[in-house]
Amino acid sequence: MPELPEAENIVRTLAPRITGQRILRSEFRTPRSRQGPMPDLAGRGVISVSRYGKQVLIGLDEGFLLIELRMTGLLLWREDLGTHTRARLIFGHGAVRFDDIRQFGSFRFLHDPPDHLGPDPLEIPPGDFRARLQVRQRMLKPLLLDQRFLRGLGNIYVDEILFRARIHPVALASRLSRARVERLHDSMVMALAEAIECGGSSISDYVNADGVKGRFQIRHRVYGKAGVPCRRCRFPIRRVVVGQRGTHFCPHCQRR
DNA sequence: TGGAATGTTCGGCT
DNA sequence: AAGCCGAACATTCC
Repeated sequence: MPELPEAENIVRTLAPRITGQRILRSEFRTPRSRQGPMPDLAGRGVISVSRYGKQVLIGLDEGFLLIELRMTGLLLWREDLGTHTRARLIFGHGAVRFDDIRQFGSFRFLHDPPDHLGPDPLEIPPGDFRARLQVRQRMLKPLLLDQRFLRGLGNIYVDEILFRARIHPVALASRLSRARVERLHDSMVMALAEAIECGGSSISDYVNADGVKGRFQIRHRVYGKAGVPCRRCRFPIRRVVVGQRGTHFCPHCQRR
């Protein structure tokens, strides 16, 4: 489920619960919930909780836990177990529960902070963004979804950002005008900031660590809105497939 | 019943 | 090399 705004809200709700606390015990209830070697976490202290792209990074007094939520992963602060609880971190005053219906997500232990993905969309300066776009002979949509290009964007927000920037999803990255790149950067920062403030998008069952849903879905302009009149020009929103992902856009406002 | 779903990776092809 | 495509992962929902 989670993309950058959802991961950010999970981090913001989880951080005050566990920062400075000590893990008493961990449970990995399915083999898939852990990837690679996982040392004993019992007794390790939590130094920090942050976001790495759309992933959640827990800094320990020794090493890091990088949690990939993928399609259906959630982190919840609650002590009981659910049908799809795949792992738990148990503290003296409560527990972090990793629920993941499809089991695509996992925990990984790292000795050093991650650095394998591209820049954060909220931090990249417009000039750097333009320089990175200019050298890529790729369609914008798959490029923006590529976590090595930018870390944090997913299918919902790429569609919403391209609509706000009025740029076609299959536009070639290297051929965007300076004005369009600026519009794209502005739209990206503004849409993500607004989505974070709204608590993210809950389209099926996303909730933050306190179990609270997001409200940005009511501000979606194109995602999941095939056939609905564009709010800018009233032309029906179209759904196509680009790079194997459902892609929503306004054919009138977003010209090639 | 088949298809699609907020994601990523891998192998093969051009 | 870079980019594209299909398949795979597992489950639920319509």
